[in-house]
Amino acid sequence: MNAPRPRNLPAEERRNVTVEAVIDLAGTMNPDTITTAAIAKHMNLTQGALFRHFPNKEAIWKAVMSWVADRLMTRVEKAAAGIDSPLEAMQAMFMAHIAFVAEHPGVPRMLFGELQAAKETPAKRLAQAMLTKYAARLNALIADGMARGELREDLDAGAAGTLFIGMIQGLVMQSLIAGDMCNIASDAPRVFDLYRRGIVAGGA
Amino acid sequence: MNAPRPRNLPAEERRNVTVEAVIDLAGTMNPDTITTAAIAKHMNLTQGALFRHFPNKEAIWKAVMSWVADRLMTRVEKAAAGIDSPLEAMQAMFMAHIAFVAEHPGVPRMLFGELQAAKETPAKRLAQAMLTKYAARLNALIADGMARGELREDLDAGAAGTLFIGMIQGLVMQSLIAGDMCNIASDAPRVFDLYRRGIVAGGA
DNA sequence: TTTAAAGTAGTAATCAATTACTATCTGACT
DNA sequence: AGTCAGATAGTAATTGATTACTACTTTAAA
Repeated sequence: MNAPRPRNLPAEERRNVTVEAVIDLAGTMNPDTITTAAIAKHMNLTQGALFRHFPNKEAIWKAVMSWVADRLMTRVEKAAAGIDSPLEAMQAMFMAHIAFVAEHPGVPRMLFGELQAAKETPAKRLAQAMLTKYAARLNALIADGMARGELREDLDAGAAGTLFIGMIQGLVMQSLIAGDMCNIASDAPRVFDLYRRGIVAGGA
Repeated sequence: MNAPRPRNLPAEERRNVTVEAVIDLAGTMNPDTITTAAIAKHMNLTQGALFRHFPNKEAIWKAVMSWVADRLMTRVEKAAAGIDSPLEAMQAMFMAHIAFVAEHPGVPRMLFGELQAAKETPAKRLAQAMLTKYAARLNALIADGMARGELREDLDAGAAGTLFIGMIQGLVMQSLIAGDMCNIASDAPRVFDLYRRGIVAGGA
């Protein structure tokens, strides 16, 4: 039934497994407190063996953030692709983001943690770059929506972007208080409805 | 000119100074990476001396979270007190919260950090208790606003509460990306305007 | 049999916490 | 007023545990 799971993995696959282990662990603890020993234990490896595949811990975090930026942006952009209406595209983007977070609860924690790190690490730069790209994508949609008259012409694009990110953070916060990610998927559309009312054109 | 500043402080004042030092440090680094050595250094004290006033590090965090819960709730409730309109009260609450965060950038980081801690610490319980109280206060205002017809009668109160917290988190996130807290106060009212549109009764 | 991948067993640095000791403040008694 | 005894608050050095990281040896798969 189970795969045979060889003890020795090829280097690249071992690196992938390491990244997944970190993301997994970040779902149950503060990312900054994850030790190399904990990572190794979680993937049934000795601690020292990790350093055969990564030069140092910083490189592990760099790989993790790279994975996050890649996967999250791909998912989000794929969800919005092909949707004509900017507003519908924003909703699809939002729901895809929430689904990703529900699958990987550690991701928003890692992003928040990296952003507030004191030192300028490669991982922090990756996180900043991703969020900058994300914000640009969002602003383009908002500008398009305003141009088309779908969104209010007097809409504050900057505030709309901040609140979009805030929706996600608010839902994450809520799930942290609740202690699980169960409700996040069902709460998300209800929060977006509120958001939509704040940005769409036309009263009523 | 300067106060003489006695080297030896009375125990209670020393504990207060310690709490302030931690909140200060949390503004420039990940709260979970703050060491007792860093705390002591920041307040011109030797590391061991801290343990003359606190039994252990956990007790320091408990004192810090207690300070946060006290001050934040007091500020927020005082701001909303005496305002008849629930919607106006919510705005006052929000602006007071943002002002507090601008003064103490470490506070939202500590709250977020405590909530995602793996272990059930006294500090984590204090954070959860504060947010529960906060949510209750918010829900009461929302219910009142709906009853008075100030807010939409079909408003989703839960979603409105989540988005309220999300506004704050979104602004904090934005300030983390920007690298400073400078813009948070001026961005806040613009975000609240968006929020208001999502919850008020009547179209147009 | 070859070799990439893992285990074993360390290192120095840093962590929270404790120790033995010293400095400083305070109030009671001459 | 002066002073000195007890209490309080501090320093400096050190603890064992834990951290990221490394040197050397063993194993397993092709």
